[in-house]
Amino acid sequence: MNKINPRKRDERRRQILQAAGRCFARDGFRGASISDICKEADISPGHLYHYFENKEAIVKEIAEASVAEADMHMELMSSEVDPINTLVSRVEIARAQQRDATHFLVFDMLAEAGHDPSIAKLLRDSHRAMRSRLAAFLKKGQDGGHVDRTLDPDLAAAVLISAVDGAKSMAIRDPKLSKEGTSEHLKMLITRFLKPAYD
Amino acid sequence: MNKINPRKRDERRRQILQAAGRCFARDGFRGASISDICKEADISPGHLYHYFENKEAIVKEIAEASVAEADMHMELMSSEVDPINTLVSRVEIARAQQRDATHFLVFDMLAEAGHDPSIAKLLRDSHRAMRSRLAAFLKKGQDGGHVDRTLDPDLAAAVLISAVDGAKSMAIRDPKLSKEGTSEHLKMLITRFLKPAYD
Amino acid sequence: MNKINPRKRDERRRQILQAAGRCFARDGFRGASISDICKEADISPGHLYHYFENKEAIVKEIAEASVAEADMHMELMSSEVDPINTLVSRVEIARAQQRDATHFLVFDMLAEAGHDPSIAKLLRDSHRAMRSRLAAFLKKGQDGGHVDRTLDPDLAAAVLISAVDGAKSMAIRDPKLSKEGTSEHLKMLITRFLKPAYD
Amino acid sequence: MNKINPRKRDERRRQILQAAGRCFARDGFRGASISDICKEADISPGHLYHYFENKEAIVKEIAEASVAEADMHMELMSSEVDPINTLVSRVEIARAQQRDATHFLVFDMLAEAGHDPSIAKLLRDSHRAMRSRLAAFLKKGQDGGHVDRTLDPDLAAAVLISAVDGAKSMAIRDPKLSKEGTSEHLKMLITRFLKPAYD
DNA sequence: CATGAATGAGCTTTCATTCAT
DNA sequence: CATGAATGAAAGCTCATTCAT
Repeated sequence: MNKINPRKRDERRRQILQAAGRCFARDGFRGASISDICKEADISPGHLYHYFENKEAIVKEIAEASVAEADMHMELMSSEVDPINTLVSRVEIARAQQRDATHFLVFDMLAEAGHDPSIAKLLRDSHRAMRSRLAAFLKKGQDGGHVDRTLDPDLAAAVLISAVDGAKSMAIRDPKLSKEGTSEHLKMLITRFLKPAYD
Repeated sequence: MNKINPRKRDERRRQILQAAGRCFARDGFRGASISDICKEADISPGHLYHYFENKEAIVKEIAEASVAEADMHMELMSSEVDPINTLVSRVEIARAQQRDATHFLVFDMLAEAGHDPSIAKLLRDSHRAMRSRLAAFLKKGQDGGHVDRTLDPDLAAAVLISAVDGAKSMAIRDPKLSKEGTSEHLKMLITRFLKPAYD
Repeated sequence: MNKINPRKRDERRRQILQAAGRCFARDGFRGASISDICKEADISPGHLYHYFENKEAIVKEIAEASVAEADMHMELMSSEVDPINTLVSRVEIARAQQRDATHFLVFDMLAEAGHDPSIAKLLRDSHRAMRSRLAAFLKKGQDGGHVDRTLDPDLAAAVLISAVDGAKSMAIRDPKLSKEGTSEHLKMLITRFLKPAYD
Repeated sequence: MNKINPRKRDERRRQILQAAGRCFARDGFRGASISDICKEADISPGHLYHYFENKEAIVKEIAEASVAEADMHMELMSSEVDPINTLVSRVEIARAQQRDATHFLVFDMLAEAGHDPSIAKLLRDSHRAMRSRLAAFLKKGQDGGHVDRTLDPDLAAAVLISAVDGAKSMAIRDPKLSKEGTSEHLKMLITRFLKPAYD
């Protein structure tokens, strides 16, 4: 009696977020309506608002989950030794995954950040976190002699993250592009950028 | 009777497109309403529909203009000799411009391409055009000994274009990033990627 | 089986009604939601519907309680001798109380009566009851020589009740009005209205 | 060409306001929906929002018109000489009009003022204006010897306005009450309140 | 060529109410 | 007795688009 079951509640929230994720991936943050999400999550609009204050809150949680996942990938790297090979294999993994369209939400987020300060702040904060992790990792690589010492770790990190952003655009700009070929050249891009001048 | 002046008509169209461009840059393709565009262009909605069939047509023309501009930049390069320096200086110019927010429309377009096949096609076609131009340019560089011969021109072009896409994300992800620093590292990224192994 | 305790039931009902009264006083009959009342009464919506059939039933009970209270005040007077002083002191007491905003529910009720026949009937019935009590009281005063004999007791009662209604509007129309000053003039209004012509 | 016709626009606004007035009188400010108003005014919701920013704006204009009308009545009196007879005949006129239900909107407004500061302010400002006009008129009466000099003009004005508010409640509280009888007693109430002590 | 009146579908959100536990 | 999950109709409002002038 009087026992609130937060398990079920959290489970339902997750279901709704996943449904919303699919809708957003399909139609974008603006293009997906609450009504769409309700259908996808098999829930009534009235009930959806028991779980989320408004649409913005749903967008925010999806966006947060998306950047959290990216940050997690970065964190996993920290324990590795060789930055170049680690980074390169990471890129390979990421590109192989590309399973769900959620992957492309990043462009919705970058676009949205241009108009919505709260998304802009989210991206900014997450970028700084990821960048400092990656910069520390590169620094370690410089100390170990694997990474070119003339690079500024913070700026190199920023450029590397931007290259990963850009990599995602390739599959949109031309879906027919060979995934193996682009991955291989992407790895070269990273390797040549980071490796010490006279190896 | 009323001889229509096609000059004036085109002029008015251009004004509307520019106004729409400002609105889209500010609020996104979805966020900007026809009403907003009418106010910005100082025109009535009824009249606007004399010039454009619907909102989608405006979006499409803006997107076309945007990719046409990018393609034009690429074309300008073809006459140059040294691909690396040319590319690098191009990047520098582009980043220095970043004048209007129109610059960031690329993310709106990439996001939209994920949901709207007609935008997707536009990006695909333009990407192939730009890529083949750039590939030809790189090939010329390889023949001249300025560019690494182990690179596949087409794939290297795709990766370079993606890096340029990504570069635009930096200013969004962290507006405080030093523009000089990032440009410098971006140039290194490109230079090291392209230059022959034993220089 | 489960012997229901009607004491507790009534107690809970009373609590809910009090909570509803506070909500209605704050936000009006329409402005206060069932959800608001549930929060104020610390009860779940499902449970609330065990005690009351629907929102209208709650409104009705609150309204009934409100008119019952007014009627009770009137009843108390009947035992007094001098109508004028009794009425005047009653007004003074009432205006001094004005404690809770429940006081102003009368305007919500009058407004609602204009749209909802069941509230209209409630007010009508209560008005007639109060009026006949007050008329009888005035009649007694006329017989005792304290009240002007040319007044029709029923109509005079109606006018007096209306003046009391109106008195409540003063605090809304201008909260800065001196309560003492207005009370004093209100008392003059009543006294002069009722007292015999040549005193 | 390019000639905006503000006549028609104002005419349409007026039509909408009248329709809204009927809806509000029938169902109250909260009870009447935009959709109701649209049906009553034979207009689409989209178009209605060309004329009014939102529902609140419509409510506000209706309320303003209502208090403006009351104030106008007060203004008309100023030119008269004998306050008592003037007031009394005014009351008679007002009660005879009672034609449209708009008359009872005053209770919706008083109720709403309890929850909505903007309506509260409107009533406060209008009350002060009317009160000062009426007070000046009473003062003139005192100077002319027609009005009791022991009354404070401002407070007496407040009490008189409140009595008029209250008078409106009679028709709601009991529609069967004789209009002539109540008017007659109302006039006595006012007359006896105002007339000098030993006339 | 140009206006702005007019539409109606659809959006996000609220809310009285019911149901399963 | 008690909860809170769940519903669905309806609210206020927006917006791309069409129409009469």
